[in-house]
Amino acid sequence: METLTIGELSARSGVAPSALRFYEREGLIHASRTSGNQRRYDRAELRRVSFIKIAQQVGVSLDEIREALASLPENRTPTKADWSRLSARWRYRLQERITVLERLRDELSGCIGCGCLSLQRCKLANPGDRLAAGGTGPQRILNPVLDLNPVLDLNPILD
Amino acid sequence: METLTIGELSARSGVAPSALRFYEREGLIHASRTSGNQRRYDRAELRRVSFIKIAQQVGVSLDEIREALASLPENRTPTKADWSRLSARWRYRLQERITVLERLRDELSGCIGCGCLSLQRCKLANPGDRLAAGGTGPQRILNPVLDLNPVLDLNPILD
DNA sequence: CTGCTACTTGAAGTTCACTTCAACTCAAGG
DNA sequence: CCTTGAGTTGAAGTGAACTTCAAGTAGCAG
Repeated sequence: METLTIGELSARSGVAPSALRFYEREGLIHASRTSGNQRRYDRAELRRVSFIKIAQQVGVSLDEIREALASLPENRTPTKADWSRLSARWRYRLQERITVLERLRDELSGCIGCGCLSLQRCKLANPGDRLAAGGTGPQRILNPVLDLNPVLDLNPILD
Repeated sequence: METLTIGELSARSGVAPSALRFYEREGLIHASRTSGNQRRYDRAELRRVSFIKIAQQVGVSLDEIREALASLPENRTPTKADWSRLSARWRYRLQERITVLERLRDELSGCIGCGCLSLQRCKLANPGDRLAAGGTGPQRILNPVLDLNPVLDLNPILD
């Protein structure tokens, strides 16, 4: 069992065969073919699929994942060092995402007592109405993460 | 300015008018109408929109958000206590999500050194091949969060 | 060789969360 | 009153990430 069929790769990775074919069309993974045109996956592909799944957990689009995978060497099977490099980058992204959610959690916690959902206002006992005061524009406390999440404006004028 | 036009609500919430109309069709927010059939939003709707945005940041589907909002009283404007209750629930969900991501981060960190992406194996120096040994089935270290994320199997057989 | 399961393809369908469009009406300042 | 920007509708379109389908072929156990 040097190589895996699509069914085997699917079973091991937990990714549906249809999704694996889709990933191949999208250039995320690769397969060789038997004389009868069936796909055979090198065991190294399993690692690529793992990587894709981890990235998706973090909330990264397939486009971005493809880009990341493109930084792997094409002429040879990626080494552990190669994966190590990518993983490290991933960890950083993951930490960013966690930090944003923690901030949101903490702000929300501070607001639970009053239920206002106007986080800035509640937390800072913000005097006056900054938006109505014009000038600085909407206060956005969260920055986009991984270009995925729409910026969240947590300072609407309430009450 | 007792009520807001759709443009005003859009500006204050950062949500496009088309999205606000969509949310109304979907039963997430409500609006009254002028004699000329234009929407007028009660200021309380701003809080609903804030809630929707926060929930989306956490990664919750509109279906689930609608369900959460449905637990608000329909016959009266929600009080701060009502929002406080929902926020608390949200904070819990958020914490769950954070915990999952932290676990993923930590496992990934432990794996960066070797680049194997086979987290279970790497971390536990798992003797033998549990999947090939049959029996226990794939090891899934992450549970689904909010029914959103496909379960991530981080124990494919690598090497 | 038979039979069976797994595999192949391209095209079309699905879900989510919206956006865009066309054709029209409203509201408010000058 | 007139103009102009903001608002109205239903229907159709978008993009991401797949899944489903139909009709056919491969691979392998017996």
